Amino acid sequence: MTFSKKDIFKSEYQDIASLCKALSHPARVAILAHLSKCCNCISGDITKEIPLSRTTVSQHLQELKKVGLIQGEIDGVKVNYCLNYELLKKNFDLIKVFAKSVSEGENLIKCC
Amino acid sequence: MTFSKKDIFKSEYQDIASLCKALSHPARVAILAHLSKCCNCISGDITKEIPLSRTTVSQHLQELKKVGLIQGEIDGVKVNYCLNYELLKKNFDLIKVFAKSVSEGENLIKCC
DNA sequence: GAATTATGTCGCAAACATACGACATAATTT
DNA sequence: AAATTATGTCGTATGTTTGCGACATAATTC
Repeated sequence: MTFSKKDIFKSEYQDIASLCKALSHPARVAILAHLSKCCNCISGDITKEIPLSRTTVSQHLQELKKVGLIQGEIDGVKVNYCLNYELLKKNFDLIKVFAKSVSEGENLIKCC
Repeated sequence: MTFSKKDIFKSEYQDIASLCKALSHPARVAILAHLSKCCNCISGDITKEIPLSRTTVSQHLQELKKVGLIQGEIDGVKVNYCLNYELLKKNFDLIKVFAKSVSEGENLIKCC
């Protein structure tokens, strides 16, 4: 039972799943929304915005950073976080295409 | 430490997070993709398509059913699963709007 | 009505996520 | 150089997800 069978699926599906996992917690959605209003937010400001402990917010930030949706630039003691627009666009496009093909029943010719 | 602080966030963010959680496993993405090609798939056919045990596939199906993205219609011993197009569209639109506002920096006026 | 078929639920184990306090580090101010 | 400030990492507790075999149920076929 060598766990986590996620890698046996198409890489396209893995990519969609990865992005969605990053967005699967409201705190992370809130962080992205906040960064879309206020670029170059320092970590401390984000923490004030999100009603969770500093530690937990920091963890969520690392999670978003890990998948590349945000970037952190060190500025003295502070860290400026900002959105990675390129990656965000690329990923959201991936979902958009998937969403379109699934929700509009484009492929139904095959069996119905 | 009364766990899971998800409910303290805006319901909009919770909705996005819920949908994304449903899509956060490649098996579930694969199931939706399959159902978009083949409506009225019986459970057994889906199981054949997904390289996981019948039990696990069944669980993923229940997960998708729980958030309403798919529906199961009993037909004798068999169960026909199909996409819930209305809900899919509604949910994907939610993400599309969020994605647009985040990835296009529409709101940046506030601080930059 | 016994055997078969299709499906779902239960119970378990391993893994992963969430949440936070305590500690570590490194820049800045005093 | 001591105190303060900003941030990240570690350890830990608890909760959730993933994966599966075993069992339960209910329709169909023999």
